[in-house]
Amino acid sequence: MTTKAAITKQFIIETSAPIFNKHGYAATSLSTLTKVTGLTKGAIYGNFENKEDLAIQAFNYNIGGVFRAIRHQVDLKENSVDKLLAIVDFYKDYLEYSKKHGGCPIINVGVDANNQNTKLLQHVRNIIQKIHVYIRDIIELGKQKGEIQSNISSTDWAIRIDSMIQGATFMAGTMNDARYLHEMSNQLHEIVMKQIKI
Amino acid sequence: MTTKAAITKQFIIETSAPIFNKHGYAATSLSTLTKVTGLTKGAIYGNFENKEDLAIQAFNYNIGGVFRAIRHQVDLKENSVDKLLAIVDFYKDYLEYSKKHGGCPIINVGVDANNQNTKLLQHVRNIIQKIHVYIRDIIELGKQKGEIQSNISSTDWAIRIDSMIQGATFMAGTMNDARYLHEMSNQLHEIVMKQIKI
DNA sequence: TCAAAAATATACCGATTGGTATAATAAAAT
DNA sequence: ATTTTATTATACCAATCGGTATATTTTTGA
Repeated sequence: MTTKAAITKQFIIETSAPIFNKHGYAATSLSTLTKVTGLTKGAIYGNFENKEDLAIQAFNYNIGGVFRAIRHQVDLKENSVDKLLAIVDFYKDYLEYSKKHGGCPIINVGVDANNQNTKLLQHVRNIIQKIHVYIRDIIELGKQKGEIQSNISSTDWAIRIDSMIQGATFMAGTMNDARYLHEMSNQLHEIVMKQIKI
Repeated sequence: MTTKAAITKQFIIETSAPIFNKHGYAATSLSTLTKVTGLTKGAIYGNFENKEDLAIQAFNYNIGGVFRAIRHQVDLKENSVDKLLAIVDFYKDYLEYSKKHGGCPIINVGVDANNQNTKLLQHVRNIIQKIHVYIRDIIELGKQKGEIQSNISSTDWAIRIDSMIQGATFMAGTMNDARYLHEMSNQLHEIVMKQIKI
C-alpha cells in the first residue's frame, strides 16, 4: 500500500484525461503528457503498462465523471418519468460541461477508437450498453409503478432516447452551439409527456 | 489542360478518401498513402500542397458522394413529405453504405477535426449547415404547397431531424449495429406522419 | 537514522513522421 | 524526331514517435 505511487498515478490519469479526450489517442503524444503533468516518461511508464493502458484508464475516469453526475440528478427524483427527464435535463447543459473536460468521451473515443484501437472501442461499447440498460431499467420501473405506459418497449425507447441525446451532443460539439441540445431537450420533453408518461 | 496530372490527382483523392475517413487525419500517414496508391511522395506532393490539402479534398469527395446519393433519392419524389421520408430511408441503410467508404465523413471528420484541424472543421460545419438548409427548404416548400403543417418551424425541425439522423449514425457505427438506424427510421416516420404531414 | 525498496529522471533506441531538393522519366509541343 | 515542359521517383532532412535500460532520487519500514 505505497500511497505515493497511487497519488501520482491518479494525478497522471486526471491530468491526461481531458487531453486524450480532446485530441484523441494518436494525437496525444508521450511528450505532451510529460509536459502537462510536469513528470517524465519514467514516472508514466512506472505507473502504466503503456500509452494504451493510460488512455483506457483516462477514458474510464472521464466516463465515471459523467455517469456519476447523471446518476446524482436521477437519484434526486422519485417518479420514473422525472428520472427520465432528469437525464434529458442533464444533457441540456452538456455542452458547457463537456467543454471543460475536452468534449464528450463517448463520442470522441467512440469515433477515435473505431477501426483504430479495439480495446478502447470495447470499453466505449460497454459503456453505451450500460447507459441503455440504465435507461431501460428506469422505464421498466416506471411501467411497474404505473407511471409509464405499459405497452411501450423499454429497450426500443432506451435506444431512441440515447440516440437522440448522442446526436444532439455530436451536433452541439461539432458546431459549438448549445441550441442542438436545447432543441433535443424540448423534443424529448414533449415525447416523454405525450408518448411515455401515463 | 494537362490531362495526365488531373487523372493522377483524382486517383489519389479517390484512393485516399476512404483511408482518411476510416483512420482519421493524424493516423493517415504519407507512407500509408504511398502504399495504397502505389505512388510516391513526389506524385502526391506534386499534386497537393500538403497533407491537409489532400485531406480536405478527400473529405469533399466523400461528402459529395453521400450528398449526391441523398439528392438522387429525394429528387425521385414529388411530394415534400415523401422527400423528407426519402432522406430518412436513405439513412436506414446507411451503415452498409458508410462501411464501404470508411464510415460517415461528417461524424468522423467532425470529431477528428474538432480541436485539431480548423480548416477541416470549417468544411464539416459548412456541410452540416448545407444539410440543414436543404431539409429546411423541403419543409418550407411543403408548407407552401399545403403538404406540411404551416405552424411548425422549418429550421427547428431541420435541426431535430438531422440531429436524430446523426445520433443514430454515430450509434450504429460505434456499435456496428444497424438497428439504431432502423429504430431512428421508424421513429422519424411516425413523427413525420403525425406531427409534420397535414 | 539508515538501509532496502520503490518511484522518478535521464539518456538513449530504432522506427516513423511530414516535407523537400533533386534526379529521372514521361508527356506534350514544335 | 527532338526539345521543352510537366510529372513522378529517389534520397534525404530534422523532428518526433512510443518504448526501455539504467541511473538517480525519494519514500518507506525497521
